[in-house]
Amino acid sequence: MAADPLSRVFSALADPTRRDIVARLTVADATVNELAAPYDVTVQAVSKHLKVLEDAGLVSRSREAQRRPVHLEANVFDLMTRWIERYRQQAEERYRRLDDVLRSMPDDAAPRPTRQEGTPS
Amino acid sequence: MAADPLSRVFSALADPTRRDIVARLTVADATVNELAAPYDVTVQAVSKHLKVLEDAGLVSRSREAQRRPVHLEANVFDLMTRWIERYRQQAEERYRRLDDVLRSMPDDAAPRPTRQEGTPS
DNA sequence: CTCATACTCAACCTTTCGGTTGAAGAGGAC
DNA sequence: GTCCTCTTCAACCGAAAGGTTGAGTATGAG
Repeated sequence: MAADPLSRVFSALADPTRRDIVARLTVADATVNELAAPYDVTVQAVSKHLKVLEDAGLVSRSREAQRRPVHLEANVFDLMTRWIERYRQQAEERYRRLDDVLRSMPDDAAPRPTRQEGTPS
Repeated sequence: MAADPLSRVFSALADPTRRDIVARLTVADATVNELAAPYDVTVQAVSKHLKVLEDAGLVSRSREAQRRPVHLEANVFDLMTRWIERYRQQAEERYRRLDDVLRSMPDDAAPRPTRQEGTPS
């Protein structure tokens, strides 16, 4: 487990069961047994899933008698959101620029750009 | 490769090299060779990464002589953004509710809620 | 103390992942 | 045609993922 934080978050959410667990935790905290109930895998498997979510910082676990209530840490979503938004905006910006270029081009100019069309220094 | 779309997107982005490729593609389209240059892995490995990104719908490839320009499909980000935002908002909503409950509680009331504290019908 | 409950650890198995090398396909260049 | 370039396909390899069973730990209930 030496991956960077962003990789951990993304790969934690790459599993449908784990995403479902996250979804259910937005409603309320829950114990491992409660979380495991709906799935047809063993409790141990779910316990492993929770460890993955915990290592990614998406979830925290406290102690309460024998139970280990699992709690969603929604703030980690920010990391992803920031990453996604950054590139989405850049991509949109790029389309806008490309659009301008195309618009300001004489109709017969060869439209064969594939490399770099950024502001040329 | 039978995973659902969301899983494919998340696991495609769970790899740092692939995220870097996506980042570079926001600047401009690029060929496989160009994309492979900065990394110290073989071109074949990068070709595989591109296949993963393509299967996730994050990238498309056209044909242009022997070259296969790779193009970022930014709209797929929306799928993720929607998923994340949904749960983040629900989570925040939940904290707000919990806050209200705590605030409206007499100081000596036992603060031991772990299960369900939603509006009781 | 004994027993039951909630959970985790350890060992194992099978499949997937990320990488390699080597060969093959697809198109210009000559 | 022959060659050279860009890219993918195929077979293989080691490591990690996701699952299992079985034993061990922690805590409350009797």
